[in-house]
Amino acid sequence: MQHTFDSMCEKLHEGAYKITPQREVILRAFVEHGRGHLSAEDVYNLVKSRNPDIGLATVYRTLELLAELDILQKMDFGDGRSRYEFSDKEEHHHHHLVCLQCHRVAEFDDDLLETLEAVVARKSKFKIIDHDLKFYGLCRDCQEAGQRE
Amino acid sequence: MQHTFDSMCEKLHEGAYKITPQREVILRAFVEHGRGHLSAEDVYNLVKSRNPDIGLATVYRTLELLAELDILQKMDFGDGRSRYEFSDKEEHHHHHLVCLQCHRVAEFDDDLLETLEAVVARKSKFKIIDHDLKFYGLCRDCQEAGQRE
DNA sequence: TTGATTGCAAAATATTTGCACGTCA
DNA sequence: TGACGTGCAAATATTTTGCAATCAA
Repeated sequence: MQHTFDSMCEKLHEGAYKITPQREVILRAFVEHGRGHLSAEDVYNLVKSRNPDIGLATVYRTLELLAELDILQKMDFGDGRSRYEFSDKEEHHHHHLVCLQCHRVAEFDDDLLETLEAVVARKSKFKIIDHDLKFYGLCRDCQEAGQRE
Repeated sequence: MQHTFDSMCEKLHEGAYKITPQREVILRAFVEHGRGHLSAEDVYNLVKSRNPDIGLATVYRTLELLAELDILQKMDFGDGRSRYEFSDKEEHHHHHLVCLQCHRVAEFDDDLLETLEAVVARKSKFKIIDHDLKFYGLCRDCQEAGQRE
């Protein structure tokens, strides 16, 4: 399922939530930044150009709402702030490659983890609902930069 | 490599760090709580009985130091506070099963991820240094509690 | 002795909340 | 119109930092 602006507005309607200019402009920020892993502050700065009076609290509240509606997914890269990207619930999962040097986040698609999840579920008696896999290391640019020194 | 109290003190010595009563008592808290995933506050509370005058800032500074020395590993379960456990650097990795209901954290040992890591490294050109895998779901107790309702 | 370490209080950071006002449906 | 949503400021929560006093080596 793709996240179009219209489909997201529909989800808001279904939940009996109002469509306000603030919510619109935040949704647009994600549409336009496709695969960005945006923090609340990032979103706030992006939307201020279109809506200078928006409050940071509104951004937080909207992000929380969108995460509840499964439009966005809240994630944590260990840098002390939450980040959001379009939720992948119905598609297959992708994972994150976090560069320890430049802190950029790349993505990686994978299916192998499904197998592992089944093994873990069987051995642990856990009912697994979601998983989160992150690789930390050096991206290609930072590896090359390191070699040049 | 096991984390004994003495081996940890040695690591402090090697780094020219002093062995203070505060550091000792924090190390002991981890030795005695083996596989606990302790937050700074947890450690602070554990340690206050033996050393009532210890400051929370000292706990934070000590945890940071021990993580730098690879005695502890800092981790994040998405509940807004960092947690620490003995570092596993030289052994094989274990992963975490986080219960979404009771928030308890169980562990799971695995080797399958080594394969996946190699695949990711090859495809992404990332030099992978570490990984972090968490499963979220319902532990056995919470599943049973859910069925009873 | 002396530089590292500590406790305290204040600051910094990220996020949440109370409330009066504004607005979407 | 009226409940929902917003902006602001204040409150929380976690972690960090400045500094004078203290302590381990």
